[in-house]
Amino acid sequence: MNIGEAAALSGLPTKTIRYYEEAGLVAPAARGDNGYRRYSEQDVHRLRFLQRARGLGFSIQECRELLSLYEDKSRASADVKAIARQHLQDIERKIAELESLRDLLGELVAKCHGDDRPDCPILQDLAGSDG
Amino acid sequence: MNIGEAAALSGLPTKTIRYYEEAGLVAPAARGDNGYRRYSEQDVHRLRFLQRARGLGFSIQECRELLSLYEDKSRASADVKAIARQHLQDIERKIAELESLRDLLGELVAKCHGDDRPDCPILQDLAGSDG
DNA sequence: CTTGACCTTCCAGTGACTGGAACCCCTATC
DNA sequence: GATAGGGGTTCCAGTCACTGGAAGGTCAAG
Repeated sequence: MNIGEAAALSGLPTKTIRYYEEAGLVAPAARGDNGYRRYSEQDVHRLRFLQRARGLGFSIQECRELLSLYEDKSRASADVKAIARQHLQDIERKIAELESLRDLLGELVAKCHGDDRPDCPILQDLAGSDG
Repeated sequence: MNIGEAAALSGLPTKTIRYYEEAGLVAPAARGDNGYRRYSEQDVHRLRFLQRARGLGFSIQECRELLSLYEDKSRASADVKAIARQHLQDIERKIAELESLRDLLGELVAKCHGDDRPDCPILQDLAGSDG
């Protein structure tokens, strides 16, 4: 099949598929006589794998590792788990950061009366409590 | 003062200050005879404002708006509040996304026994529950 | 006079695409 | 045979907010 069909089946835009090839995330696709990329079911399977892994927020580098573990039939599940757990930690750290941001900003928003007068605790805070 | 001192006082790297100038976020700094940028307390004040706003996760565009409101002494606090509230919503949406990711990934990690055997629920899920 | 810290500009790279231009291929229709 | 359309191809530029580095000018101290 051509790239368009592979895109439809994998849920990835054609641009992204070419980018993944360019980035060495998937092997260069076979080419037909017309120079078009040709994809097998196997290829689509790999692309869908990537689509899901990216959807779970794994970076390209992590995807590379996961994919290589995926293709390695003698892998140890511990290796996969290590990557996933690391990623999980990253997510949790990010959540914590955002939550503290949310709390800070939430307080400021609550304190701001939000009318047509110019005095505003949000700006005051940003200015360092003197503007 | 020169850019290095402004950087130290504002908490922004010199590179970033130049970038902000280039991006039109702050007006081009005055120059001394030697071509060096010269900064006033006022300038540093603005840079610190940006440093804090960025620290709160406001985008450059949002910072631009906040800064212009900050400099506008007849602003309405409602305008500031609107930006902050929008940003707060973005943060909350992001948190929700990350939390659902965390839950999904957390389940997978919990299900993976993580030893030296190759069978792994994480990879199975990524492959679409058949690999 | 040299060292070293500081400043300048410009260019390239980051991550993960995305959009667009310019062009080729294939089929169908007039 | 011309044309229209919907594929596909490559390459280049842009996104966001910086960051690193090269090549060079400036300044104060020893």
